[in-house]
Amino acid sequence: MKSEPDVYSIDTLKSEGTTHWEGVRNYQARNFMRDQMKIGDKILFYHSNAKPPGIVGLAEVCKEAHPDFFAWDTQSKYFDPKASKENPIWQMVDVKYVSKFDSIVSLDDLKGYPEIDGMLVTKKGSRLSVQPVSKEHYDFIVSLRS
DNA sequence: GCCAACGTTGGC
DNA sequence: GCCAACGTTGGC
Repeated sequence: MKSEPDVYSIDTLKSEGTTHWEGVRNYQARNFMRDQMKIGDKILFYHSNAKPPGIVGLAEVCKEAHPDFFAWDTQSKYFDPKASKENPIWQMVDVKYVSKFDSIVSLDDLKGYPEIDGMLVTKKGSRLSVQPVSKEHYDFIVSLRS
């Protein structure tokens, strides 16, 4: 899962413990949260628009997809006039802090490992803010920092 | 259903 | 700040 650290960083999650993952406004990313993410599933926490961008720690799903109520909050930056309580359109999962890496696994690093060749986040134009990660790729990245 | 215009993401 | 790579919108 990608987050801009200026908006929501791994440190914020560490201090808060859990959070709603609101604001996903892309159908593919929503479907992935809704259809795939189960309680206990591990998450690679990625800082986008960061210097450098990369994976900074781990989280896990602590609540499965439920309506993203920020979508019908007119005061929210994630407000969507098409959404309502009756027709939420958007969903979010809740995530729980697991750990912060001692050092970032930067995007540049990621591109250099043949073990994770083809991982979505390393591909050009891969803009999805929620992306599936294979167990093999996940395990490899965790092994780099433990 | 096509596609041009526009908006967003996110690395660089 | 630039711009490639999408995704969305809306006229036709």
